[in-house]
Amino acid sequence: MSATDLDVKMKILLAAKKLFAKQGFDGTSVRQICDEAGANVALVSYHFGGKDNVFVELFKSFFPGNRMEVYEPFFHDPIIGIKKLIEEVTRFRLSDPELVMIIQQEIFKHSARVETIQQTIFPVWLKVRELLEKGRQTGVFQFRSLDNTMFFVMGTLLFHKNTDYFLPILSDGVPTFENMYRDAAVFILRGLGVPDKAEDYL
Amino acid sequence: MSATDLDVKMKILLAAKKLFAKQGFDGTSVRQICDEAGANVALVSYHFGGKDNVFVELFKSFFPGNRMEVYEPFFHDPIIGIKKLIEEVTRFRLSDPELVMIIQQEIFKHSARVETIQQTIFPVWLKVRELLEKGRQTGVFQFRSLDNTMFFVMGTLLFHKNTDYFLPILSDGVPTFENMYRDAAVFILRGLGVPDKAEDYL
DNA sequence: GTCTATATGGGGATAGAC
DNA sequence: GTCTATCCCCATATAGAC
Repeated sequence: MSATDLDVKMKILLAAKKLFAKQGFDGTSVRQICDEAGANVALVSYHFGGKDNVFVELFKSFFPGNRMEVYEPFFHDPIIGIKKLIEEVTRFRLSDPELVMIIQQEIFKHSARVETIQQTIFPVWLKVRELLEKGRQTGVFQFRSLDNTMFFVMGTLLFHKNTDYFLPILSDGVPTFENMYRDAAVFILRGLGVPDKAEDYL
Repeated sequence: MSATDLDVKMKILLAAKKLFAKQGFDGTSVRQICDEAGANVALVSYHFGGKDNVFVELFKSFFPGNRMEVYEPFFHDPIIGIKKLIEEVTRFRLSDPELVMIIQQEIFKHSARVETIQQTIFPVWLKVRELLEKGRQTGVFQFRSLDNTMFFVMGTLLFHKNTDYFLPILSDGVPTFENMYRDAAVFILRGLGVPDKAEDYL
């Protein structure tokens, strides 16, 4: 793999990420991707073996959550653990909003292609679930349904869009990581019933 | 418009809703829709004038939030108002999960087609925003960023999927409306800093 | 209103020259 | 590795018979 090879592959990946985020996988053609990347149409097949594999490669290259072991030390305490996940998901969301858009668009679809990326993301959800359950058992979290609460937490973390489209509705400027993390942590920990002054835990 | 005309149009709409929810708009072909509906391929053009219009008609026919005036009496008090919105969005989500799936998949895309449906949904978001701001001013809600908090609330309400796909992760049975509404209201009101015993407000 | 047959375009992928 | 030209398929939409 030469240097220029890496460059072209990366250009295609970045173009695909941008367009998939805006238009969805099915709404984006290989020709569009290559136009955006300044590459020839044939190179998607040559370098990736097809459009589907570009999608898969996107997650292999840009999705960070694969090395969850790193965070294991944080996961012994439910509050510390949940905060760590909030921090990392928020960091990811702000560092690569396009990939988050793609996830939001594709995560709920039914297709063989999408299944593979769901497997990539489920570990994070399962960890949230595990920490919620542990917190409930030790009495620091208060909630009725584990299933619903897991969706509440993931929805709070993922359901965002701070761009041109929502400007007519929004009023803040571009959010900083610190503010986003703090806001999400406060909202979620409060929502989980962590007794008041959730801010103290930050 | 005869009775059988209504039937076929409705069959096509229902088939489109089902397939768009599973595969997305671009991932669904007119042929698939008509197969599912048991109708001839040409009838989409005949009755709707094209696939795009089927999408638009979907929201005209099935999206309930158009008559928001009905709920105005609830909107004078921020807590009552937010609870009403939680109730109605939850009711909508459970009564028509397919349309919610479609919204989740399309709301963040950029396209002329999608813009029209976003306009359909924004009024609800704006009402959430309005109530949050009023609640903050009167001191019943505690939060830093109005923008972020609006996304937290909408994310909590919309980000769900209780079907086959998530079964490996889920454990509860099919949720009842009462439970879903109660869980969401508790989580959100707590998250907004409504001082403890959020349950009392239900 | 419904169907068949077809027009027209765009999709992804590839053979083969460079 | 990259490009052009082309293949084949499937998409939407419609003309015209019934």
